Amino acid sequence: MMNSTSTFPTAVRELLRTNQSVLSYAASHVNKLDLTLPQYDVIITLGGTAGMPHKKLGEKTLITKGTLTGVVTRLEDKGLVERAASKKDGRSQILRLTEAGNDLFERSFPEHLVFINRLFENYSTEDIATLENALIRLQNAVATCRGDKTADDETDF
Amino acid sequence: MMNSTSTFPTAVRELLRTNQSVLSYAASHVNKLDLTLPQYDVIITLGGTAGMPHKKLGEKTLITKGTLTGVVTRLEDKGLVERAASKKDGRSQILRLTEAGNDLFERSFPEHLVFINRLFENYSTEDIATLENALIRLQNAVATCRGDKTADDETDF
DNA sequence: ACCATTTTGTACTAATAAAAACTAAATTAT
DNA sequence: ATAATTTAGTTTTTATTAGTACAAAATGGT
Repeated sequence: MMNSTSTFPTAVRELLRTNQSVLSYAASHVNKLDLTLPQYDVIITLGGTAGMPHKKLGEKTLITKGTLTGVVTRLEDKGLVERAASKKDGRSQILRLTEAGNDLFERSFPEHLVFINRLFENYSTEDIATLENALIRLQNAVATCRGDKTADDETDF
Repeated sequence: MMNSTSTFPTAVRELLRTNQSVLSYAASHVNKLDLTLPQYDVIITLGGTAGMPHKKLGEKTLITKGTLTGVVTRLEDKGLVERAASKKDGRSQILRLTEAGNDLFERSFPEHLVFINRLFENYSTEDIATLENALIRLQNAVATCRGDKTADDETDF
């Protein structure tokens, strides 16, 4: 029988709720670095790489290109990221960490990983697999319902 | 062994990705009504009720009070929601659907439910339980790591 | 009744977010 | 080569988001 107070199906509501919980947990740590979550996401995505263009960074961080411009500009203002014109493509800018950005990354990232992984302290390998599989299955269901071609689109990650 | 390209743990990244997928799927339907997702969330939460104050609406929709003021104002401008002073509490405003809001709700909601539930077409009851349990477990993990008192805070839903 | 505290909703700020319009550069077709 | 199309990034607009500060009303203790 349908729960009369549920608007969206329960599973969807729980998805939103879980997402909010986890993000706010992660943000509580990142905000101590005077960064927002999307900003830190950019830092750790660029960390350990030789840099990459906006497009690729957007794909990895799930940030739309329009939003990404602003996030990167703010990080540039903070002296953590720099833009360099691509030699291969005149339209493209290669983004990479400055020295200060790299320092921040190396100093904070291990601790950040520990902080996040604390969530999964009581998870067995199987438990994590169960969670990931449940999530991926729902993503596939969305793709199917949207009529996307297939799930195996190979964006070069 | 750790996947060197993963910044956040995979499970967290998949959570974000799934959340975005599902929200954008739901939005694709709602936007046809010239409403945003949070706006429609308010509509269907008020639908079928005699109205409720901001506080309760915020708890149900997971929208923070500051944001909710703006969302409700925009719905008021569209003539779908109205505010009425509470008789019990001088600080409180009771929010409820106007006649136009109720028409919209009754006309669109059944179809919306079908649209969302299409995601779970191939799910057994157990599959859904697995998904919900995995999500709730992660929420509890967040609560534990944040040092919240217990998980059984009884907000009267 | 009085005072301190809490609660409800609004106002304001900075940062996202998605979508559309736009510029410049690259690619393709002819 | 030239025109048409596509692609990368920026800009603009509207809305959401979290957080803080605030005013008015309610609550609790004395």
